[in-house]
Amino acid sequence: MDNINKKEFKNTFIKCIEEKGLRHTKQREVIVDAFFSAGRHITSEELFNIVKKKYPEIGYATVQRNLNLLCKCCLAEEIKIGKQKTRYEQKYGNMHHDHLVCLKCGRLIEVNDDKIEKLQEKLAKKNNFTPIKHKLEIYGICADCKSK
Amino acid sequence: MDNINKKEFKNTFIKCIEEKGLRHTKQREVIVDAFFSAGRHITSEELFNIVKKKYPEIGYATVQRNLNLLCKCCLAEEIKIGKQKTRYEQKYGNMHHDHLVCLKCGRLIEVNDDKIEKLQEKLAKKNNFTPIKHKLEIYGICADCKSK
DNA sequence: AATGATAATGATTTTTATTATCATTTAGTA
DNA sequence: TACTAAATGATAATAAAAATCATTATCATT
Ligand SMILES: [Mn+2]
Ligand SMILES: [Mn+2]
Ligand SMILES: [Zn+2]
Ligand SMILES: [Zn+2]
Repeated sequence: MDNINKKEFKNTFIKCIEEKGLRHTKQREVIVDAFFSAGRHITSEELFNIVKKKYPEIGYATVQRNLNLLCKCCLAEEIKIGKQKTRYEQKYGNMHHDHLVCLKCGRLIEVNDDKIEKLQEKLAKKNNFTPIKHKLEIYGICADCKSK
Repeated sequence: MDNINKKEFKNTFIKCIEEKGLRHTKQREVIVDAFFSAGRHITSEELFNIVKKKYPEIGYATVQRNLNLLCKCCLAEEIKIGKQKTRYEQKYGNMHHDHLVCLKCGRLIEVNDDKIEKLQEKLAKKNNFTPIKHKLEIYGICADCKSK
């Protein structure tokens, strides 16, 4: 079932690059594969190191560029926490969610709250503001770090 | 009445640097003054340009350093939106608030919603997470940009 | 299969924001 | 006044991400 999702993810990517008149390459294949399989919230550097194992000739720039492309295709999303390197989260088939950010261990905990989402809509409307997306991050100490 | 606030702001700063065993300088005086008087959400560069008028010999590094110091004193707070330069918001006497961020003109609209704040606390607690601070940004199109 | 237009790659450089360095000056005190 | 250490200002270093560019690869067309 994970493979079905992966196939869908890759198909969506292929459709997207075709729509843009871009080309299919071995590098893209390997990068998108690795990005889907890797955990959430990966940096370009981490992905580069993974991809290098399958494709040692790959350049960092290619990984970075294709992560940007995945973002344009709405299959990835940038996450910027403080001064850390940008992380990329895979989006396809994943519900929107917000993050609890542990200030001790850096962990990102994914959360969701419908009521908050609704109230945000309301808040925007009250200001005659058309919301497109949002970012909610709660910084603090996670359960694990507290019990240590 | 604005001057009273300014006096309070500056006194808080003076108290803070004395507690830290730091020194009072003409540069600090001018920078803190300008920072308080300037609008919200200023960049270090913008502040530098303002301060230069009163004190042409000032160095950029000094402005940057003192903004960082103001943050340590909890009199300023960094705001990072996308890839923009860090902006600094004055905090003393200002309620916590969140931001609506216009994707067209870049404007930051300050908003507040008690219900959302409460629900965030609840959400954190549900995850056994101790919240310390949070960031909520809603990106979209502001009223002005819509009417143009 | 060969061609040609152009997108993609990989190595490298550039950009840009922020922090660090360091010689010199200055503040605070004894 | 003199001493100690913080602060300053000019500059360099750092680091992440984007841009550049010569070369290679893709793909529609022949
Ligand atoms: Mn996530
Ligand atoms: Mn604000
Ligand atoms: Zn933690
Ligand atoms: Zn606007």
